Amino acid sequence: MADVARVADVSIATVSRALRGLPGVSDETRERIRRTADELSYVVSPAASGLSQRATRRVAVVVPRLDAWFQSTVLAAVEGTVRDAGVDVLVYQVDGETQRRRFFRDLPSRRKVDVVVLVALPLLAEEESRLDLLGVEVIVAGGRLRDYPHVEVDDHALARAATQHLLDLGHRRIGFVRTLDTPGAVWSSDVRRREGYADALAAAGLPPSDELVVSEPFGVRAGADGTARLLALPDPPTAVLCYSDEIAVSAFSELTRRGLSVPGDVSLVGIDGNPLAGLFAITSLQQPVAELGRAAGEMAVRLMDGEPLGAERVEMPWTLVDRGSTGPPSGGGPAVGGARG
Amino acid sequence: MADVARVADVSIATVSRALRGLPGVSDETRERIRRTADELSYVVSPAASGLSQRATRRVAVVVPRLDAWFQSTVLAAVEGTVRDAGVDVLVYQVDGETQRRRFFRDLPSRRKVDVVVLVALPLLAEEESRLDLLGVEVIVAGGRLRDYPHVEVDDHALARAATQHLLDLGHRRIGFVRTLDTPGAVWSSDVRRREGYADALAAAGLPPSDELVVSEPFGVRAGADGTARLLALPDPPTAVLCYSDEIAVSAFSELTRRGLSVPGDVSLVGIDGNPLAGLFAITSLQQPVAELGRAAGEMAVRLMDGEPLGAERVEMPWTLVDRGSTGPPSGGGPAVGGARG
DNA sequence: CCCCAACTTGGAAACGTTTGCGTGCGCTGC
DNA sequence: GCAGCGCACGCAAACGTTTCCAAGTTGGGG
Repeated sequence: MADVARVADVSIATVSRALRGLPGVSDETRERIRRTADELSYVVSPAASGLSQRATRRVAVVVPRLDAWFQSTVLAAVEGTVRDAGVDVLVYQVDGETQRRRFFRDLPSRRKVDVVVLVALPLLAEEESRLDLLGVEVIVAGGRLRDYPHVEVDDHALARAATQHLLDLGHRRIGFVRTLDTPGAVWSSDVRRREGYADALAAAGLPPSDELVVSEPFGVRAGADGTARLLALPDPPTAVLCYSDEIAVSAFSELTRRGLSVPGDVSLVGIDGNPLAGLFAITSLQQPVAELGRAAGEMAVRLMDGEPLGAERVEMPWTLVDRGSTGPPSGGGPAVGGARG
Repeated sequence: MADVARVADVSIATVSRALRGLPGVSDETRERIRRTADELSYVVSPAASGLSQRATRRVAVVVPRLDAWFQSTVLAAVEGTVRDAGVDVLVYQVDGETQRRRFFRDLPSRRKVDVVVLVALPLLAEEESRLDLLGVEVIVAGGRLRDYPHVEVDDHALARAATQHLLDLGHRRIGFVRTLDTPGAVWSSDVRRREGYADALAAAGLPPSDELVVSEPFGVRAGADGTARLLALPDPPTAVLCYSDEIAVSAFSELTRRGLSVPGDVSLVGIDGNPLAGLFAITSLQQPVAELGRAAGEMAVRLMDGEPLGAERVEMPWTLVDRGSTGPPSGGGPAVGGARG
């Protein structure tokens, strides 16, 4: 910057003002400075600038896994959105005991970012409270957490609608497949989807049944293995609701591998809006994931611009996309006449 | 830091030395400083530190899309690796004309990172040369580019082996499905896999056939649409080689949707090592993607530690994993007797 | 007992910005 | 023609580290 000042024959202060579009610089001078900066291909040092302004123009996106569709899609959307505002994105992958312990011990994002965006991150109770020590703003995407501003869908209503859809078709034994993280760690979407599922069953007068809810370690086989466990039950379900579309696709592969027809033998429903589910014609409860990420990114930018968000809650719409992976239960009666709620 | 110095009753300089483990501080003093820093939950300001040391302890990972398995897997591995060295990861998604134009105009990572890792990023010729202006070290993952140090598999040999596998089974019409990016933009893996495919065919005495190589826009439907185009040919292929496992899975969905059997009617081979291919029993040429990302991360750390890498080239091994999605051509003869090379 | 080496510590100048404050200038309005 | 005002610009003090250099202390060897 000193170079630019010298060449343009002005003071450093003027260069700073000119390049940042602040008032107090004549158009002529500003233009000249712009040109010289360009010729010298000068860019401000974010370190020095940040030191002065005590702001980083950076956000952290914290996810348990990057190789999960929901998280990478949200990350992509956040990145694209904040990039427009000249904000950079730092990623933190916090998976498993070791990494999460380290993350919450060191709080590595302290002093490095202005805003932290938490995406689908299951948390222990004590970890939740440590978030306050981060010393930065927190935004939650795809869930809710304490009083932090968030953007999500109504996971409870969504899961309930999915379950109801199956109930309406006449299903009475409906399985639920989810993945599990560190024992004890909790993420709101997971809890609320399970509750929505359970509430729909209860409203239909069906007793809760633990054996119908299976949890598998995260991975591409989660849906397949979970489905296998459900099918091994003495009285296996006639329909399966999956926590995510990825799980549903995996479940689908297991069903067809066994020669079972979907929805002839087993009905299948996924959640998320993952286009992969479309490939295999799996009925899915869709949430606008990219828009959700974009909204989170916009909130982050507003926060960095000094706008207080308070406990802003954004709720996105969801829709049931029927692709034909659901039908009446195989051995059961016709679709009509199912006990409705 | 001034606070810590005051409380611990030492100078700022000593605090700096103590916390960074530099020699010249007595054990007793160091321990006292460590404790006070801890009590005050003090962390150094990366901005100030970076300003002084003219290093950022950050790497940028540049990818065309975050929601592609290969890229997110590499990103995850890089992140995990450099995190251990206290290095942060900045992501840049550079997809489409607009974003890439902006990226190469502003070179937003200048002064923000010490190392840039390019992952599967198709580049125009003039963009390649602009990379020098970044002013930071460049590492290439999953491909090669100019003289930059890189880590990759031998894409040519891999694709050739895949094609040879199909030739050995007796196939003579073998399609290739890939995705395309900005016209004119080139990524080495794409080029080299196509060459490996073409060379295997040529070595088997088969004439090149443009119609057998189809390009689709990136997306979950790429494989399905590409396969549909291949099947619509007057003389459709009996086997399809896909640039990635994601494409192969998509192709698989299209084949089964049409009631075609794999490998009964059409043989299918993917590339990458995406576990999703395993779900659908798709034969795949696997590369150790996570290890590849880890290696790239380690190279980045070494670079930041001042170790010159030169034009270091790391080549990872690949393997053919036969999951049964390949077999002799439907109307064709037995598997044996195929012209070998 | 003195000198010197080794070690611990502190002072202060960078690093490259931003920004409050002050100065000089030309212009307007009377 | 003059007081006063606004504008364009420069000076210099932060911001929070790192690091070179010097100073002080301690202990050991001659």
